[in-house]
Amino acid sequence: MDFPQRLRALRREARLSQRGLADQVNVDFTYLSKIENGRVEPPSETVLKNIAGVLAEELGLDETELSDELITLAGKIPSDLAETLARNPGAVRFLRSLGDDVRSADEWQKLIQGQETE
Amino acid sequence: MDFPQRLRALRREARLSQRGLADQVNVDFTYLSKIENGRVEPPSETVLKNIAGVLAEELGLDETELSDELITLAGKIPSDLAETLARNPGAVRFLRSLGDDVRSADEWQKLIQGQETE
DNA sequence: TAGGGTGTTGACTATCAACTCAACAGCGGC
DNA sequence: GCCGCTGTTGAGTTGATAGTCAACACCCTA
Repeated sequence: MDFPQRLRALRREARLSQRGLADQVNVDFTYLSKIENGRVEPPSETVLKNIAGVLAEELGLDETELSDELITLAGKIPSDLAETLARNPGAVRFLRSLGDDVRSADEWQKLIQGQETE
Repeated sequence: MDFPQRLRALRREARLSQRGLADQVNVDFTYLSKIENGRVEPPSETVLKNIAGVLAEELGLDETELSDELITLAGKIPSDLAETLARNPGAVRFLRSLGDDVRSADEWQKLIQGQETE
């Protein structure tokens, strides 16, 4: 599922019109339309976070998780994570050591566990 | 050491004038001057990579490492890593699980090792 | 058949990042 | 004292990003 599709699906699930959502997010509703139709790039992180905020509330989801999902779907990196990375040169080396194969959720989960028990 | 200082230090170590480096990197030398004086933001990743290429060659350093160092010092994320992240939702969760404390090189090294033995 | 609510589109705009260009100033020889 | 090399600065350019605004079309229903 790409970003436009996912956004539209979530918005409909929340039973919001484009105008309804756009108003709460402080953008023009025609902009949402273009986004959902892939006519323009996904919006800025600010707008993405606002959207995640409204939709998470409306759907009873975790805001951070939804925000992360939308932001990465949009092909961006949450800016707070980006900062963490920039301040952790080791993290960059670590990520490089992984190669660019896509890992399964399970594999990542293991890494997280390994991390936590330390 | 911040980005402007580091760049100037490296350039001098390589015994290059601003014009000398700028020429090889295809930017105007006055731009380098502004960068080294912090008058403007660090340059684009493209330019950063070119700079790293020239300086690594000149100084006998590993190009990828120098590139990563400069890019992160510049407060950015190497775009290939960014893509890897965007394609690995799990990686984002993993990074979040780390919190934003800065880890030592050692700790990261352990993680890398743990990873490799799997 | 009119009117509110829905979504789509094209044209336009404002802001910003990433630079270039012209000008000038200091310093070391020779 | 001027020439060649160094670096600094202010003003301007260019292309991309992130939107807005006006107009229109499709329902549904009263």
